[in-house]
Amino acid sequence: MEFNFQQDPEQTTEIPLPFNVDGTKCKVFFDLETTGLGRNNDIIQIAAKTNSNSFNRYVIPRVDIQIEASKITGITYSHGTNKMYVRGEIVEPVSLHKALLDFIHFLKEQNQPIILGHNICNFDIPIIVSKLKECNLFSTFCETVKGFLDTMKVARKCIPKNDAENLKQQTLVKQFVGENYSANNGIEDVDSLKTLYDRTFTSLVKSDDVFSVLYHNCMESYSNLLKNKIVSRPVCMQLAKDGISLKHLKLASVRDVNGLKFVLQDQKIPRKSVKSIQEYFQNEE
DNA sequence: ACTCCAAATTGCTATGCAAC
DNA sequence: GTTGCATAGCAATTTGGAGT
Repeated sequence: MEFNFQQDPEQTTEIPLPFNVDGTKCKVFFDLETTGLGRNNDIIQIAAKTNSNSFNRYVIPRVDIQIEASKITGITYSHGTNKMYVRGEIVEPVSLHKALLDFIHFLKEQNQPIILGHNICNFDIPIIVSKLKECNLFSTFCETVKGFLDTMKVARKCIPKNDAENLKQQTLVKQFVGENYSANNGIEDVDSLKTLYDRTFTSLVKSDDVFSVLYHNCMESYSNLLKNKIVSRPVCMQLAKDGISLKHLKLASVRDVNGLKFVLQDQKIPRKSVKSIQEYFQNEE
């Protein structure tokens, strides 16, 4: 029904309300382990943690785990024997579909949570979104989750240049929590990230740091504008962050200039950009 | 190994001012 | 009014670093 637009924001006929994260209290820290660094690699582990609960699923990959990834995650899998090991210990992996369903179920137990992770904006989120779409679970996921927050973006914004050696999760944990942890087991990763967040990030985070799960869909909708340099990347990001796609702007523009007012009022895009976007729509016809 | 973002650097244009 | 230079501002490009 109506919620189909979540699968493809270009299908919507409604201009979304300004993105609003009020009332979101629960946080789910999460981390993916994958077969490699590419965006098309398979998921081999989903780990997550809230204040009171933990989640962990190992996932059967369809492609081989790259050596570099195995070294880091300690996970190996043989298609021949169908067996998965984590540092020598045998584990029971499930199918991608089941792992995603279970994860959504875990998320549903929270009240419209935001999901948090380190560098997830450009790694974990694009990967899990593409897998969710593949399994036709993306719209359900969108209904379940309020948005996501990338702790690396917060760290870059809030931590002065010389206060941290670098922005790796492991370094930040060592520096601000004082713990050395064996990075790269999914569970330990979410554990240490939660500790880091609770100790030092809580007070730094603003609701402005939360992104819509439709962020990448929206950015994709702006690809033409970006390619033709009609509008700047930061402006697109600002809009996409709140789940506003090109289609939404077009609908607004078609109705009248006031349709874009809510965007302007919130100062999400400068007037100069609004003008160039409107000209773009006119030239399209 | 792959991909992406953002900071840093380089390159270019335009503007302002001084001298003629 | 014209020329030349210097600097500010913007655009394009390169580099570095983060995730498995």
